[in-house]
Amino acid sequence: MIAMDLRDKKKSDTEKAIRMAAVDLVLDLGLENVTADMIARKAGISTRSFFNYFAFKEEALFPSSLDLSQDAVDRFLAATGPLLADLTDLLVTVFDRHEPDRDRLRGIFELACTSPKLVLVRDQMFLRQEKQIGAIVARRLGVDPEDERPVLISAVVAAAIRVAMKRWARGQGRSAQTEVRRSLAALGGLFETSQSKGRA
Amino acid sequence: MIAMDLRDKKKSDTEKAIRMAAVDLVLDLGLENVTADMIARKAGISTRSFFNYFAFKEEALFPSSLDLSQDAVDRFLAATGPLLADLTDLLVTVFDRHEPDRDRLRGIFELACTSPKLVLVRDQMFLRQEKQIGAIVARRLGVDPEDERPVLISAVVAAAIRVAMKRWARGQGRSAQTEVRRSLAALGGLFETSQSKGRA
DNA sequence: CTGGATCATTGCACATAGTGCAAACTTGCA
DNA sequence: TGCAAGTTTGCACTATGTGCAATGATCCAG
Repeated sequence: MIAMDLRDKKKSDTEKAIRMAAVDLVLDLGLENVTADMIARKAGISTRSFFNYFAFKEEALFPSSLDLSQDAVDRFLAATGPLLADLTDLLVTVFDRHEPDRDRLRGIFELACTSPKLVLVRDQMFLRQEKQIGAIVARRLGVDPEDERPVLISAVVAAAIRVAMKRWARGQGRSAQTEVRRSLAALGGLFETSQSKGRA
Repeated sequence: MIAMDLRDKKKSDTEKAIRMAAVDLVLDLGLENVTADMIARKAGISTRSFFNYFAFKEEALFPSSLDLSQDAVDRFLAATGPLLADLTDLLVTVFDRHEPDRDRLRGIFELACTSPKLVLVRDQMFLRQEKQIGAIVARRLGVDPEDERPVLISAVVAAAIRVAMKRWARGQGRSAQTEVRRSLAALGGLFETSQSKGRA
């Protein structure tokens, strides 16, 4: 980990406390019936402080980002296989780290499928992730992060992950990792004609 | 057009008036300095009515959806070319319809690149569009709209459009249509290895 | 054209969201 | 120990957004 003041530790502790409180309350009572005030109380801080941590209450419900482990990133950057395959290996590691709160995470994603507001905030998280992925892909390709290719690749991959998570949330018990692998694998030949099967 | 009561007409008129007012004010004063109240006044309705039309003020800034013309949809469904190419032809027509407010649209998209809240609402619009596209692709493929392939295709295509619009908004004067064509064209061989050029 | 059904608009009251500011408190560091 | 830097909190305030009930406009059948 990076340098950790007592200050920094406290801060990250309360942040986690707020997230916990928020998720618990919302899963229990539904988004409409939970106020920023209640979350703050449950987390043991003032309402005002809540808004020092999060700009709006829904933000507390989703992980700040589904972080990639430095380890996995290094492996990806050094790998020489097909891009999509290596990328897949990188991305599934994300969910290994979140295994502890798997059920809570799933619960929130499930909720997010039903509430328009939550959809927005969920996608905000995917956007952050997209940016991360874009930066890493650019490094691997040895190009600028603003270039078209890494930007498009990360956008497409993030879209696929979003689809996978949606299936997972409403799903039939396949693991998040499996769903992500499925979606990403499908990206390869997505536009091949499998429609009119009788063609060359 | 569909059946148009005087009632319906009035409704759609005020909706347009609200949108106009909202965009004008925001482009002029910046999002922070515009209240729902001001928009309502400028549109000639009460604040309360504003919220009958839009759940939150930012929603008034973006077109309800970038609608596809029935005409273009029919052509797409009947077409037999490569899927991606036909889809591209379908999608660029969207921007022809919005040619009149091109500058206003561009202005809002540009703003959306800088404000986190607007990013969310913009993406909400893309989500609606994604759903539309998914439904149409499913029809062309003759499969269920919930199937993996149409869902993934529409997600990926919508992501590409989003990227294209971003480039357009900050861009060097290329038209929206051109940007969309570029991005969609790139989707084909996105994951081909162009990284180590010396390979088979 | 009249009367009632239907839907839109509005004002009012109210709960919550979210921000700016300044005072109190905690931690870091010399 | 004491000052610098950062954090938390209360307070006041504006804006967002919703429920409700009254009013007014549009539609349609007789």
